[in-house]
Amino acid sequence: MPQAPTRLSPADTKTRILDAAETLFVSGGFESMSMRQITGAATVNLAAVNYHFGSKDALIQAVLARRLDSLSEQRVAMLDVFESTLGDKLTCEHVLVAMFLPAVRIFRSGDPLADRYLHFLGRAYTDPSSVVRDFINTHYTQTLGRFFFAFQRTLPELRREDLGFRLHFAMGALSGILAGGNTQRLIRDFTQEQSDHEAVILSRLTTLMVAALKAPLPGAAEASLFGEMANLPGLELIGQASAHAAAEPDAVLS
Amino acid sequence: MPQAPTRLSPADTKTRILDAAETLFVSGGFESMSMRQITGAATVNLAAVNYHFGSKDALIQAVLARRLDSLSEQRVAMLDVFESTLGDKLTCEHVLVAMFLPAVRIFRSGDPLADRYLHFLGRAYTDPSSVVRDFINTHYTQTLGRFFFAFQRTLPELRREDLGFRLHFAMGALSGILAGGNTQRLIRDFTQEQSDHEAVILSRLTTLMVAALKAPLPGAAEASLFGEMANLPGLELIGQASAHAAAEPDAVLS
DNA sequence: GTCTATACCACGATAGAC
DNA sequence: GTCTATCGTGGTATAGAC
Repeated sequence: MPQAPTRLSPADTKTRILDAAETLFVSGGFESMSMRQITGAATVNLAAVNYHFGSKDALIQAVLARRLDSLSEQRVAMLDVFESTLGDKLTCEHVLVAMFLPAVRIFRSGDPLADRYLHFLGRAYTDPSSVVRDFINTHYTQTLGRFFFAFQRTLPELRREDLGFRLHFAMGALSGILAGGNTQRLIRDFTQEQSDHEAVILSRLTTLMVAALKAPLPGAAEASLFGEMANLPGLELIGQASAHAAAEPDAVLS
Repeated sequence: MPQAPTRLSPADTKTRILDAAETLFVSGGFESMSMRQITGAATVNLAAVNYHFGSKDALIQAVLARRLDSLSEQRVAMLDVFESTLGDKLTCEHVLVAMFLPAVRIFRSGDPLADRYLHFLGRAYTDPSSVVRDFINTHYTQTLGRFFFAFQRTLPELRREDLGFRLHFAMGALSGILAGGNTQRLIRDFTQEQSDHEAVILSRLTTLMVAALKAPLPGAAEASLFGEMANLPGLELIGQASAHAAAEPDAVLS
């Protein structure tokens, strides 16, 4: 708790840096945001980042922790409430809601930055930088474990490996959707749909996710259907027809 | 068609650069791969990239086009075969197979680089760099449009906007899963499952995706269920309990 | 046409003055 | 706590060798 700030409401240098870094991280990812952009937007000196955080890597970790730590806590707390209140009546819908609702709730608070917050989550879970990935992996193993066992309880008919895959699916789908300014705009062009509030999106998302998690395991019928499709006459030529690029030997890869 | 190469089998300087850039792109994303890394791995001069491609941006676009153009062609070609062969008997499973099979097929060719290829697709669809995103968006609008209308045909009960969202979901889920070295390792730790061949992963993926796409629209029952969960006693305190970070005003964001 | 050497400005990081 | 100067490395541009 610092006291006697140099000016009236400069909102704390550290916080200003965090905010500016978060904005730039959302729009371009970790590697493309520069210290000079950050410190410029925050109207602080270039060296301030290194003084307050130590390095650009440490800064992004602080940015991630500020949002994700509390989110992680809320997710686990919500799961705790569901489990202790409902006992054996816990369903996989509840577990999914515990995963998604803490993010959706930001909207109900009326925060105008809510859209950006979800976008931030998507970026955090998909950024290719090893700094970001390692942080996510090391800091949220516990949370993921809690949800894994909760899903296992509500979906006992799934084998461990199928459950693992479907949880991976759920996380990947969520990340991909949140991260995707990619397809979002494109799809809107086809549907001529005006931009949904993302809270609506997340509630629709839960429906799809439940359907996927509860899907029957692919039996013999589905497997053979898949095989039949793959062997439909006419398909075998497709690979060769445009193989000019795909068939390259790719020799030099170390 | 170049002739009389300077040396016997230097595999073409241009191709060597493309291969090296692709490898580095898969492991770290666009922004973190440096020209000096690329040219070093390809054993060419630093300036060769600028000579053959013009810039780092143009290089990554060439890398993307080399793989994605033929993939896009194969996807559309496969959809054409399904539509002309099956007519009205076309199902949404077929459309999904047309989307995924061209990627899965790489495995059947026995290419040892198949795993890396799928990883590459994931990176391409999730990389935060605006260069990569813009390329994906501008070059594959047509393909996406073809699949949109095919889905619309096989799922006539869905409204345009629901279909748009679900297609967005399908793309996002696929991207997130392919890109995710994130959760993949973590999940494996819980399941103690050995690394699956990614072809198996994609066949399992189709099952989940079909379930999600065919999911019944959230009716009044589901909506109220969702509402009930959100208002369970005990939940309303969760946001406040750890609001120290989440409730910040976030004033400086431009 | 193809490749090389080298010079250029922006980047992250750090030491030291204030 | 804050700022300036500086170092090594990033992408880029170009002049000249083959």
